[in-house]
Amino acid sequence: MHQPSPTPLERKLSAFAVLASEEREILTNLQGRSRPIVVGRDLVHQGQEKQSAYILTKGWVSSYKVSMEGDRQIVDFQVPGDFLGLRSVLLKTSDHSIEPITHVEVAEVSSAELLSIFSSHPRLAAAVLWAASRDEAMVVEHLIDIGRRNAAERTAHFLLELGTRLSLVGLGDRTGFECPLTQYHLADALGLSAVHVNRVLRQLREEHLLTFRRNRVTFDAYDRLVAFAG
Amino acid sequence: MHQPSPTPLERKLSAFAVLASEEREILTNLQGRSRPIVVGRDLVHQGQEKQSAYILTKGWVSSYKVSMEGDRQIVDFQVPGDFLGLRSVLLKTSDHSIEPITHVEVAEVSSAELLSIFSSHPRLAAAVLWAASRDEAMVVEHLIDIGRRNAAERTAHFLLELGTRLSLVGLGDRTGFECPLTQYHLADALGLSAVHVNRVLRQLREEHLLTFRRNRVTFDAYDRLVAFAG
DNA sequence: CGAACGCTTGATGGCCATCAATCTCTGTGG
DNA sequence: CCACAGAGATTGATGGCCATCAAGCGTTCG
Repeated sequence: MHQPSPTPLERKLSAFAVLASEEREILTNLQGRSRPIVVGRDLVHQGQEKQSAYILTKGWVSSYKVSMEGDRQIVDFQVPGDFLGLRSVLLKTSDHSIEPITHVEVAEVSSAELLSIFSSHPRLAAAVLWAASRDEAMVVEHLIDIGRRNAAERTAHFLLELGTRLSLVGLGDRTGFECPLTQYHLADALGLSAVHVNRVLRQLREEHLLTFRRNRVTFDAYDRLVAFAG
Repeated sequence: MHQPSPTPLERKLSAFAVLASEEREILTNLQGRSRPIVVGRDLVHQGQEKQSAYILTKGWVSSYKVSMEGDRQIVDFQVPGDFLGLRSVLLKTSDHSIEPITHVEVAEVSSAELLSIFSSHPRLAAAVLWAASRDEAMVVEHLIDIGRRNAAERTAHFLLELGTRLSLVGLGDRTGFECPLTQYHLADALGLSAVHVNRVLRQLREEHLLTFRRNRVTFDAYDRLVAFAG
């Protein structure tokens, strides 16, 4: 029995259902064809219809929309183990752009392939859809962040949620996580200016709640931080 | 051939796919058992798991979450033809509360029933899921409203989207729609204070863009309004 | 070494929250 | 029929949060 270390996707789905070894094997095969992506080129453009979904195996990307005035709202970040364009494939609608943040590797899954697996392995389908639904629920949390929290709470809450997500795939814990985002990314996600994000991060750092620095988010006091963010 | 006037749900799904008469009949039967709901009582509470979904046949409800500090963020409004708790049924997660805004009538659809119809009539399933996905996409638009538009644009854009949705089910057009919302509802949806919503509505009225008054939203100049909202 | 990018900090001002008061409208009961 | 209560709408005054403009610093990379 060789038991290679689980991929992020396998770790994530394991949180929803115990997977049979055959199911794990299917997942491993899907991700075997992982290939690098040219940084800076959009995978999926606004409104475009795609025949494939992608499993993100390495790196981070952002999903965003651009308004007329040119400013950008980041709807969500995707991290290893997340699907890209799953809804586009299943429902033939794609409504936002995707841009790599780091060097990225993805495994392409054709629409036909995905549907075939879904019908032959319904338990796997349920786990995938459950995970996808959980990610969509995070968009709702994000909405509440922006609508009803001030800048500091919003920032703290957002980074905590991100940490929770990364923990699910083994890329973070209660002490923090590696984070390739710039303060500009955070600003575009939180609906703030980059200048103000900087001030808020300083405040959080001076209150020993969290430290956002050079590719790393450190939770200086996890419990107090949770209390602060709500 | 009797051809009763189509229900909101039938009108909405017809926008996505041509339905066979057998499929229309299934929809009609589902909604036949419509019953009134006691106003003021929540249908689904935060975190609760339900075994049923509901089709909203009459009236409006809101989906919202309440923060620690007690203020409320309305995530979305549901109007006739919309499903309530569809995701809860399919995925066993329910993440927000639902509250009636007007007198409401719903048809209950059990989880088993829904799944049975989905497997026997895949085209119908596709139409339902497509419509549901479209509604989820509106949450993303809503996120951008709150994150990147000022109060006036935000309000205008939101009411325009609502008008578009209602037109789909025959309850509105380019001149406007009947609207039971109070300014407090709008404030909770837009992440603004009720006082400021009032000022913004006055501004929009004085610029002859739209009029929000006593149960009716009137688009005074649809094209200019679209240009204004983006 | 220069340019680009990201981070940091100060000064100014505007958008919108908050507090407060008044007004209208509706429904209710004496 | 009128008094009253309550919800919703409206308007003014004040202030705070955060955007914007501007300048300077550190690091990376061609």
